[in-house]
Amino acid sequence: MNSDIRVRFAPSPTGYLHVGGLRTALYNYLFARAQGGVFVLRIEDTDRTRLVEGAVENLLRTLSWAGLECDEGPAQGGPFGPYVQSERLELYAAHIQTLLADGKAYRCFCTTERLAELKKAQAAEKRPPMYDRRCRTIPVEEAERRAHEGEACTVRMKVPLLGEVVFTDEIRGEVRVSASVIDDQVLLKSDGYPTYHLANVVDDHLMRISHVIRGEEWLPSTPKHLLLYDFFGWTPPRFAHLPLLLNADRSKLSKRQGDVAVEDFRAKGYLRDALVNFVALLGWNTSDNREMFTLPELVAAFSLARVGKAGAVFDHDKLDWFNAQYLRALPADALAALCTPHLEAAGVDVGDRARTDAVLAAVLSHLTVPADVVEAARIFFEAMPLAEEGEAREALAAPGARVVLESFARLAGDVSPWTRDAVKECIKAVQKDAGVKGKELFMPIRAALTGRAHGPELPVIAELLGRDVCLERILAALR
RNA sequence: GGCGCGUUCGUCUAGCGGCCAGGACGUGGCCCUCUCAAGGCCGAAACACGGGUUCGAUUCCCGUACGCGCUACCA
Repeated sequence: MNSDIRVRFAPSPTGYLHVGGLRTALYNYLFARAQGGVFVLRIEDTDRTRLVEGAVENLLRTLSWAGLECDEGPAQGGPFGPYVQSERLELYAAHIQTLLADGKAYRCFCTTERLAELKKAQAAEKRPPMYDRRCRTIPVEEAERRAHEGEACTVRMKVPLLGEVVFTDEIRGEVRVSASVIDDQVLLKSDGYPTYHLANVVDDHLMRISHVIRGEEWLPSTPKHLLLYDFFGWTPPRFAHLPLLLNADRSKLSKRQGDVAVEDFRAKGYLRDALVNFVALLGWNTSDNREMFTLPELVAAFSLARVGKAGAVFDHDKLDWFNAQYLRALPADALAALCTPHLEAAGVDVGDRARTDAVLAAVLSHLTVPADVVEAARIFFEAMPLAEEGEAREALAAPGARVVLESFARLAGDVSPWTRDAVKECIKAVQKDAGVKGKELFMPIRAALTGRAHGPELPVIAELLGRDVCLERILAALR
């Protein structure tokens, strides 16, 4: 165990886990495990206007479902807790005092209204929207007096007017930003809560985070964070900014363009191994064409060096393919555990476990998610209306259909036991008897038995249905 | 508008100066086959553009274009 390596996943509790968040969490987890380091979960709930009831619990549950167990976090605690930012307010306040005392930050009394006007004016003049630093020159004594008298204020960082911030991103290499374009960012809001910028720096330092692995949307604010580390006299962690996950139109992956919540995929029946495997490959690969990985295999193979730079479109088709692959690799009992609830919900009696397993095996290649089993397996549990599919109706209306069915009904009586092989033989006998083969032979029987023109192999269907049901449906079709 | 990041098949990607530019999803065809699905085989499909550097650029450098992100008392 290399406890010097410490990473964190720091989501804000919005109510659900975004798949982009899942990937960020996954890479952090993989990096930590691969390095023998520590994976920390920290809740960033400093925006009290966006509190969502039960969000943290849901986040914990979803992360755990995905198999991403953390070493330190709100559930299990740890040596650097608490791990929820709203419980760390005194810490931020103390650090703000330090900054204020050192002249690295200043109180700002500008109202939201003035700020809005300023922004509007700047936009009208096509000037970059930055705080004009009006309060930066207020004498400290005056500022303190006004604050103590109860005047609402925020605290802003005093960004150097000159110079440049340069750092090396683990994924992108050297990034340089001129200090002149860095805003005097608010660090402490007027409600006493810190902004992300302050809280994340203070916490990452206090929690001894060695590598900050986060989404690329944070790249532009990293210089501010670096400045803060400098203000505090701290050694900053290393940064790795992950490429974004994209919608099909290449904009940042968002709701309104399909599911983005891990919970949604879970609810739809996507297997966690399939989702994790798929998401892991969005921005990372092993250069050897391999793409099937279990979580432990990902840990063994992962390295930050092989994370790409460009955004990756979330391709639902490929996710479906992964899920189908994982579904087919499942042992029979696991498959049954996943599928039978859907069958039961659809009113199917799954009491005969052996038969249910056989049905599942017969339709497995038609499934993308477990819920598909209901539609795929209906023919085994209920008589389908013969007119449902035009193709099936045509097969029954074909010239030789009647002869085939009558022959089948007659010969089926001699079949014993009623197994798929025996049925196969029986169909051969019908072929001879009725004098038709191929499509003309199979389709009428298939249509009569299932009401459909498509499905698993006919002998398999017949075996699963049992002789009585088969005869029943054949007779019904003849009427 | 400013700043930053990015750019190989439709999509995910391999490639780290010399390759017929490889794989996967999707897609087209064929095979298997009573049908569909699965599976197997085959195919179409990409280096954004322009300059350099070099004997030689997908690869290195610089521009341009395009895309995306950020630009809140949200994270």
